[in-house]
Amino acid sequence: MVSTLPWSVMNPNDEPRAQRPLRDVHRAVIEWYRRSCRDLPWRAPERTAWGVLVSEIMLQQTPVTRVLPVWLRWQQRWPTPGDLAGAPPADVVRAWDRLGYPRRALRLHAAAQRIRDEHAGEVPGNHAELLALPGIGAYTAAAVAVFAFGQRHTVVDTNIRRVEARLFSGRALPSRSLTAAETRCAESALPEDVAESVAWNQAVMELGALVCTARAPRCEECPVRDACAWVAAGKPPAENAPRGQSWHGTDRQVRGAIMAVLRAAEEPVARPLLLTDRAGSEQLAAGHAAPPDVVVERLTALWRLSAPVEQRERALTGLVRDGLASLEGEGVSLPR
DNA sequence: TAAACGTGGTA
DNA sequence: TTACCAAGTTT
Repeated sequence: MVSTLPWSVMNPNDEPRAQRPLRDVHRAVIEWYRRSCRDLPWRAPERTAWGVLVSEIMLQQTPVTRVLPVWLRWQQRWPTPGDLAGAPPADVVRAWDRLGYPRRALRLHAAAQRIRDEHAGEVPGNHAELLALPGIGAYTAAAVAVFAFGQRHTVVDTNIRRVEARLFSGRALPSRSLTAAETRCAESALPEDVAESVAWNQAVMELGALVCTARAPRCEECPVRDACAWVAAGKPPAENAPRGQSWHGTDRQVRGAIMAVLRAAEEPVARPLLLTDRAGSEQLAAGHAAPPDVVVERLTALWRLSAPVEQRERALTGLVRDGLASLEGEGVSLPR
């Protein structure tokens, strides 16, 4: 299995072999991290495993800057899994605010209840037990086991995938989905020493977030630019064009607009208001109490989408199915 | 395997 | 202004 070819042109099934020994790459990236890492509260010495878990769920597909204020409020309000487990789902979804993917809030709530009921209120440190919790997949289970419990696991997130695609494989971007070869490559790049493996996971992720970025990587600042296969190959462009995330006119957009209305409303919102346009709502308004201004503002945003009635029906049905909305007679609210 | 799932900043 | 992108998971 030993090849004499430089790893940059090796079969991806083979182990990575930098022009610089792997140990030097480890050292350079970890040193860079100690120098350049961001000061984030879920990395502070006083952090709890619960705080790490909450941060990892919030950070799924969501930028750090948007998570920060919500995480701080969350820790203040629900400092332990038991605290969150006892909260009404409606409060949880409201506190999630506009982080996006609100089903994550519901899954985190469900995870907190499982931790309370099945793990004596303590976040499990076992990878398999973490993986069994709702909303926790391969990445998050590994991340919590590593960052909260200091264990040796291979963490593979979008940042690490991109860094390793460039550094080890010479490609501008990783493929759309995680491949087995990629996982093997990441495993073989992980330092054997436990403490060093933790530092490596954290450091490579941070390198991808701050330097080895998707759009315009700052290679001048990279601690391993001399070992980078992509740089050595002349930074060839990405082979696979990114698949755009559709948004305008989608059910997702309508779901988001409906959720915004429900989050803003303390009282159940009349179902017809969610299913009609502005003209229709003005007819309905006669003889009814006017909704608060915040709700009107969100309703206006919903109406502006001009989504067909059947699409609103579909979106609302989906929200109810997912447990994000409850029907109360003619009213709709966040789940009790 | 692929589609669905929110939201808002940035180029 | 449009389109990409962000510490993924579930079905």
